[in-house]
Amino acid sequence: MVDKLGRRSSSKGTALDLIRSSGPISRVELAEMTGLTQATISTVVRGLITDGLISETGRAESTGGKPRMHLQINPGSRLSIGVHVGADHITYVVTDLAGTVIGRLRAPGPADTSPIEAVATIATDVDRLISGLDIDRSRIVGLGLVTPGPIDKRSGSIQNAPTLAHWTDFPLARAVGTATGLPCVFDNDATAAAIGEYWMGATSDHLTYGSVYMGMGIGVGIVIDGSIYHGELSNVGELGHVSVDARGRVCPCGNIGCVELYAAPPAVVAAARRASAEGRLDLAFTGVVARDFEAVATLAMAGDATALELVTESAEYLASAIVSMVNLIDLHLIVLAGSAFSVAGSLYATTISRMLAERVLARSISGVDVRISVNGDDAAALGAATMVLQENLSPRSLRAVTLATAP
Amino acid sequence: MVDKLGRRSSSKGTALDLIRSSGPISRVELAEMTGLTQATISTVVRGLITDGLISETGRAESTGGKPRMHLQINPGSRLSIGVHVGADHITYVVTDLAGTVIGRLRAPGPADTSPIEAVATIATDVDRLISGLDIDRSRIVGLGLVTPGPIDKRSGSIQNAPTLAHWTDFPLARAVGTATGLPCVFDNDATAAAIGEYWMGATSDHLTYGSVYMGMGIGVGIVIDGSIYHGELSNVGELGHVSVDARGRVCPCGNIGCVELYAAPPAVVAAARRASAEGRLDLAFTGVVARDFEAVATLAMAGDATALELVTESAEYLASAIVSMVNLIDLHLIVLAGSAFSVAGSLYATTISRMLAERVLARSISGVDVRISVNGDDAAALGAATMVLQENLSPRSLRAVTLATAP
DNA sequence: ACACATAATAAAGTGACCTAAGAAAGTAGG
DNA sequence: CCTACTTTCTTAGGTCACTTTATTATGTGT
Repeated sequence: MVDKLGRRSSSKGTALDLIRSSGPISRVELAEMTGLTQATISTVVRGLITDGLISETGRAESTGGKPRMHLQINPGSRLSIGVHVGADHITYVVTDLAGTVIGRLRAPGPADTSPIEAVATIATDVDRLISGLDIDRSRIVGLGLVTPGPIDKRSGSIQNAPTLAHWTDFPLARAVGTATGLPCVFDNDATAAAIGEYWMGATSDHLTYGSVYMGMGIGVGIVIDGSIYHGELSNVGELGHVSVDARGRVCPCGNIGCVELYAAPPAVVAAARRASAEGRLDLAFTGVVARDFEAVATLAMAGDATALELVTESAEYLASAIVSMVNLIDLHLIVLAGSAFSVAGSLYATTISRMLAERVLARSISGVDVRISVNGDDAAALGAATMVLQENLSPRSLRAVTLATAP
Repeated sequence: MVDKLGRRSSSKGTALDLIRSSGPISRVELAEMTGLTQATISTVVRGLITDGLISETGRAESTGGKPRMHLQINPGSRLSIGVHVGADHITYVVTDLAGTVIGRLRAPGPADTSPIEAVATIATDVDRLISGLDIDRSRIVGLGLVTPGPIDKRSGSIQNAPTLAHWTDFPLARAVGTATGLPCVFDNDATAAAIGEYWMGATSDHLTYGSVYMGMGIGVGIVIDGSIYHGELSNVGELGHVSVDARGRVCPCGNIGCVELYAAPPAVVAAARRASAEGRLDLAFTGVVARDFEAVATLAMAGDATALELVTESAEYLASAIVSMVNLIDLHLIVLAGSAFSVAGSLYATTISRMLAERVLARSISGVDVRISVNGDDAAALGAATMVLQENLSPRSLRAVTLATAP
């Protein structure tokens, strides 16, 4: 199963992955795509059928011989719960194997509550969600928990996240796991969103991509050769703390000119306030950054010149950081996810796409695609849920697909 | 040997890697370090001995039972040639399995010669080097060829490198392979330098690190989990084109504020010329950037205030880009390689180290080590040579580098 | 000399793959 | 309908890199 050099048997997961993402598919096609022989696929598929994960659902047209049997996923056979603890909301989703949202719940964010209280709330919310859906608990594979900011995966705790500073070092993953009685997978929101995109099949044309996640801060989940990249100590993806001005503003993180200070919602809202004070923008501020940012974005989408300017400036700074990232690690697909893109995502996508086309070093070899997340506002929660499925059903698949293209 | 999921039998390579890097070592220790059983190690080691790659070289002290046999590499059993086509020199090295330089040759750079002429020159130079050393050609595993700038690994060609613009699209790797009659591995200098560090054992405490290479431009070789990261299309590591000022100088690459424009030798020399014009620096410029940069660096090391200021500014800009990179991909070791660090490397290392300690987001969890390459000025050429050894003898330990083989 | 410890090899088993050959299920021509 | 052919899927046996469990070699301490 797992050899000592860390490789892991994966053909079952790989096959499941392909069946899920490539709809009804035959054994022959699976063999072609994985590079495995039909004989091997045959036994792998039999295993998946006995596990109840897939079934045969009909036959294809004959091409002169025995027709192929179509294989399809049994979406309801396994379920997963995703929990995104964001700055202003906690979002819960229940998804099936196909990534379809079976249930959803959005509760107020934890704000200043202690992590212990928050864990209790999460547990009761999850319980309510499950019982409200009348689901057999045994079908639930596990719970994915994602939070913004730097985390320590080993201890399952948050580390100095600006919005949840007082949760630092609290063993969140373990606590949620015991409180809910479900196996708990823990990661940061940007990484989860990246996995979510993959699971939904939105990135099937790229094995390497970045999923930029902008909530209050800015992060990026990096998928390399079909594997989530976690870095040496899981502190990967702090795109918000890439500097766009070595002589610029001082960031609380210690660095100078962090793009977060120029492009993230708090920066945009601050700039909007200044514009408002100068009489260039007509907006009633609520004091809640997320809502005010949404208002600015809405105005920009409606064509307000000043709001448009503010959003474009944010997008351009963000794009500058993304260009640096692309030059550094050679990505050709950027997915935009997170609440900050829910209103003016298209504006961001256009600006970022344009700047990538003009500025990326390798643009002559291949351009960079920019897409908005297929998972909308729930990208992180949905990613959390799919993360669990990934972990349990396709442990290695976010890599094995490589083979298809191998010579 | 190679299963269809792209995994490759590697225990032999892994074992060789450990024997090479961890000096005389016993089978028992190998078993502990690899996680394989003693039985497996026993057979793997037998294979390496029959291949002539290693031998038993004595026994350890007994700890109450049968003493362990020491295993050691046979350095001379295999040789490799590394060729670095730089801006001002072509550097050739011949190394053995231990990474010891057996032969070395430095020839003038290709300047404006056509790639066809250059290939001919390289072939005769290699021939001269080999015959001068009286080496059995059959022991030569292959030739590693590295160049600055963006390359296309698939075609084995350079792509728009500033110093070798007219070589774009010429199938260099194939040409050198046929001209020399040696299997040819092709990559960029920064990546090669990173592999060189690994092979020399200088990074044995980190599985993930970056090797910053500064010649005329700035690149970085990224090793992730012990594997060289090549990116989706092998355009990874363009650290020089990370922006440090989104509103800054316009780079020929299309991007704005590229760190290369602030920190690389041409920028330092330009700044030195301005300082000289203002009478703040006493230096006779030769017009050759590499030599003038060396002069400035020498003055800085000697304590000249203005030169020190220039070098420090370069280091600070470079550090800013490195901080961004570290925040993005979570590295905890940075190696500095390339000719630009040969004089004032320690100055750069100090400045970069300081800024990383102050500015990296995850600094509370673990700091970032900064080291100067153990391979000095020949880091790229030496890396090229070790790349070949890596490819042929330890395919998996730094995951495979695609090959451009001669017929 | 003895018991005991440790190292290295041998032997047999396992899992994931392979190749090769057959069984099953269709089409096309007589 | 029968036969020939094609294509899909399964079965059977083999290989490879491991494993676990013994066995043999080579020491130390009493």
